[in-house]
Amino acid sequence: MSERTNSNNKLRVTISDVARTAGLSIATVSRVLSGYEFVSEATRKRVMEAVEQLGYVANLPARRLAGGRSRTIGLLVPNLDNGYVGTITLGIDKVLSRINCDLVLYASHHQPSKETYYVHTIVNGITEGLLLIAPQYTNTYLDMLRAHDFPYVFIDQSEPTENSSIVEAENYQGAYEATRYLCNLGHRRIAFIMGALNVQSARERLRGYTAALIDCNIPLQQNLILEGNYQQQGGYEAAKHVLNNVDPPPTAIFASNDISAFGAMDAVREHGLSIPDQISIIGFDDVPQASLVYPKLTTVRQPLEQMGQIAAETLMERIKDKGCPPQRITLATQLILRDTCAPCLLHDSEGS
Amino acid sequence: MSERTNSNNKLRVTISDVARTAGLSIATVSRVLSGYEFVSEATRKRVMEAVEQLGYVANLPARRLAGGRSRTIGLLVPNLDNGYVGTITLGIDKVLSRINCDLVLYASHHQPSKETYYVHTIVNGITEGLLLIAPQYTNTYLDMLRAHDFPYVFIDQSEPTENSSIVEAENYQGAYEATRYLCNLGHRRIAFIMGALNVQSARERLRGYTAALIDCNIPLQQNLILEGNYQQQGGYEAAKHVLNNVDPPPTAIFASNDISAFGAMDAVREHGLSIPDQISIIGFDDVPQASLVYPKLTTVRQPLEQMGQIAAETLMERIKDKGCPPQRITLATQLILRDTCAPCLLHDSEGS
DNA sequence: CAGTAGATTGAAAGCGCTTACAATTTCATG
DNA sequence: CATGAAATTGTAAGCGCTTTCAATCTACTG
Repeated sequence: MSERTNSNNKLRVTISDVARTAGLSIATVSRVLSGYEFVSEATRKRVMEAVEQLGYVANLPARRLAGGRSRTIGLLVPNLDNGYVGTITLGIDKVLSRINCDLVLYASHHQPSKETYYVHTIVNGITEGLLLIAPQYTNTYLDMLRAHDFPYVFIDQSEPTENSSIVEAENYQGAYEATRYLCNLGHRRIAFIMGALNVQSARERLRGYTAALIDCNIPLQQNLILEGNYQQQGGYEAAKHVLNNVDPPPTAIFASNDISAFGAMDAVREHGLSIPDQISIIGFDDVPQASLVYPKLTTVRQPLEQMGQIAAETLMERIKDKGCPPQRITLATQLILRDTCAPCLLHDSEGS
Repeated sequence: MSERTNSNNKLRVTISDVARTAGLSIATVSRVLSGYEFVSEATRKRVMEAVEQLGYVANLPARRLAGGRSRTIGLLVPNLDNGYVGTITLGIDKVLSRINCDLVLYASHHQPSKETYYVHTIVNGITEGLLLIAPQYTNTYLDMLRAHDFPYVFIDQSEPTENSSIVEAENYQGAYEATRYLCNLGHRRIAFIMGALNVQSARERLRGYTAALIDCNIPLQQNLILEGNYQQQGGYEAAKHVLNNVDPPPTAIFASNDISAFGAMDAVREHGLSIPDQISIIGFDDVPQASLVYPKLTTVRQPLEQMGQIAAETLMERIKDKGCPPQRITLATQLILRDTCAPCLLHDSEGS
């Protein structure tokens, strides 16, 4: 009973409507719209006019199904509530919107099963490629990704096989410099709040910390190396613990990321110590809040927005040329001096 | 020359692979997978086993194209870099992941053309519905949305025709209470930093402020009502301006949102005034940073996460039953007392 | 002017899925 | 045991697009 819907269904303008209006075949219209070269200028113009007139917008699922480009990429993030992901996303979004692509967001909320499941659905979705921010369980899907030849780029995570494209910052170097900075201020008892150690960056930062200490001839003190998880609560608990249980207490705390540092600042204040006079604090990342808290947080800047940008660009390249060899891009970090660090007043020659 | 790809193309497991493995028709498999009722238990089991065994994941574009559900909704946000959107998104994400839906993110970055363009593409995309956070140019696409019968829900924005589903907070009431709170602390010269006035919430908050002042018998002072834009910079400039140019200066500042309040705090500190002893500050929203800044910001809490949650649920209802009448859901705000407000020390009987 | 390479366009076959519609099976009833 | 309704499954027609292949057209060349 139902007629061919095209004729009287006003709700959806399809490519064949455009074709009819322009007096051309849908094949030609498709070619114009997907930027095929061998179309005459006159034809192109006719098509564009029809598109304009009808307000045609391509149907993405159809396009994607037919093997065309969906101009959509996926972004897998661990969470959304802190500025870290937001700032990276800003960079991604900038390039995507410049080249007219969409973003599908997947938040794993740190659940392994979700991360794995998402990646599987992503490969079967509209998405042409995938950006992963600090993924934690890559081994559960890396093979599949590669088997499908599905383009992806890691942000702030690497994996042992070194066979993926990665955008990251100089975690080791940044941590090293931060630690040395504290040493140069005279600090000898510098606590370190670790990040989530299943993340590469966290391990690198720990390495940087220990290396700097060694280079400064400061013996490593295990009870100053504290567990953390890159979360505010973890930073809070770590700082609280070290303040209550280690004697003499540290004169400085280096937190693996800003979010932990904020937690540490809370704990320090709760403990009645003033920042930076009685204890120095330094973070890592330079999320937007870092310059918003009071006192403003001294930290190691990762060029987050830039990382997002470069990752997006790298992914687009990989989408265009799946063969191009994976590359690791490491961006420089930068020590940002603000108000949470001060020279150490205690002049003690340190014992273990 | 090319064979039916199914047989030897390992890259993609399709529904027909599942059908073959299960020894059923693809129609039956489809029915099982899309939750159709009239399938025997045995069949369902056979299908699920095949799915499991093959690691099948439905191809979203195909499903969507064929008229099925894509289980994907769109989210249009003005920006990403502050906790406001992030927190709402958290709520959205919670319900979406519970019911197994995906999120496509569109950031307009406050550009009218982008907002309009996105909504148009969204309607032709994989998305089944759309959530809009504080949209600003609804008139450019509202008719189209309705003509397509495309489900959508506004978050924190209303529109004149009252014909859309909206989730919002009690902006008027919240602003009223915040202002009264300051009055009760003895403040008489309360500056107000406005939000972006093309957003409904900003107008409501202004209304609340003036109403409270009137109810407290405090004459409105135009030079204490300052332009703002919901951004930190705007708050900073507004506060700086009022501090430099209005005499006597205000003893309290009510910023239309927390982000502006942070800017105001900066300006105040730069001006050499201490918070809250010399000047009180109050914000609106209670974004995560509010309890992170120092001193912790007294503010009016919008239940952001809950708003996201409810909006997502409302949208899902509308997707299921497009006929259901639009509803406006207004959630209560709550005054959160923290550390940026104090009694007014000056005892002056106010003139204009 | 026939012949040909190259440019441009059209016809038609899917992409993987949903869903009328039709066919088959099941099973309680008469 | 025939019968019909209900339950279950299969067949096949698209959804709107890209792309291969073939057809047509154009402009030269000899």
